[in-house]
Amino acid sequence: MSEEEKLRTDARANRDRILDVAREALAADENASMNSIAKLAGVGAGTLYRHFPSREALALGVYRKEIDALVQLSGTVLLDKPPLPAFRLWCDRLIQLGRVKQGIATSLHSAMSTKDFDETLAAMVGAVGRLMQACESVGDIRQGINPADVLVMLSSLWRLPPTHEGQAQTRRVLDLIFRAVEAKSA
Amino acid sequence: MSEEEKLRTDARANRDRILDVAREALAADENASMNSIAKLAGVGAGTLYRHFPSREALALGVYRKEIDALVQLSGTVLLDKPPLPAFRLWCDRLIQLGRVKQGIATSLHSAMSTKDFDETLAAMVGAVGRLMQACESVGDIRQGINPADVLVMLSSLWRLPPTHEGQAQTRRVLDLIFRAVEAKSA
DNA sequence: ACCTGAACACCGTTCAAGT
DNA sequence: ACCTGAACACCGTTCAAGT
Repeated sequence: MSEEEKLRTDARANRDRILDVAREALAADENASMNSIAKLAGVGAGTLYRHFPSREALALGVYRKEIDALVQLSGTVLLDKPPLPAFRLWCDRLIQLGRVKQGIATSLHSAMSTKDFDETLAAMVGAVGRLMQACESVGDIRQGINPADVLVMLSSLWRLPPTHEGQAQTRRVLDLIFRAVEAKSA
Repeated sequence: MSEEEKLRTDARANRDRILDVAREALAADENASMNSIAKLAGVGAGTLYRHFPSREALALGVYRKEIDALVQLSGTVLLDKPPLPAFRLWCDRLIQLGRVKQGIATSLHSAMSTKDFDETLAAMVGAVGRLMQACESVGDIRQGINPADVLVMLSSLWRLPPTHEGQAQTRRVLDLIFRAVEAKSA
């Protein structure tokens, strides 16, 4: 918050507008060019790069709110449902988000493979960890499983096509993943 | 074989040279440009595109031999080892190949998401299926698991970095995957 | 302090002209 | 039948010049 307040009002407006058009542009075409996004936002290319020094930074900026919401959800689902169904529901939402915004997949993956280990990813791992902890406490999943490992397996799912078969496969693989972590065999 | 024989001798020589330099170039830099590969091969850009109409086609051409070898291996490992260790060894090899040649990952994924369902991928799924069948027949893994589903989970692994932690994570996730398919819990 | 937009060095891909 | 390589329409990124 303090960082964002420091921006001059015109800079702030530009930043917001860039984020708005980038959200649309990237949804329509996952690899819309940086130049085209700058043009759509009505700013010079340099301004785009000032705010978001790379394509990945831009994608992260765009989806930060969605990611934050997902992290929040990891707490609230636990109020409504037993841990395991809550975890499963959260995974469905994650996959849904990842599928729609393919950009996240790449960002998560490359963030995961660099050691700066972006705070966004850390929050995500934290969310998975919280859900797993809840499941562990009622004995639904085994102890000592690394949340980041589960996230890696989940990340393979949002590359599947949104076709009928793709969705069916997503469910099957998700079942397999849950079988890997569950305490008892079905 | 019949397809390859039809090529004029100079065309054939060009094709082979392109494949050779592309193998090196892509190993050194996974997104070496098409133009640079053509230049390295000493051919015009048009020639490169005649033989391999897309980057993906080129990657597939380069790694076809490795993939074929891996498919073959799915038969031979079963002669040396019990099914489950054979399967596990084969998975290690697959991950190793995928890690080194990141291009394959993309190819597999996008091939998987189009319905032309490339024969290379089909062969790969067939190899996984053969190994799983052998494991099923001795009761080591459950019946009715889709080999393509297992391949999807495996594909998440070759994006992990080749660092120490990356390799450790690979082992952990692979353990989880095997737990998902195994007949009995450890 | 921030923005613009021309400019640089590329990129994938095509296609007339050659042999 | 196959090849060449200039050309096209882009691309990401930078940086002088502006306000």
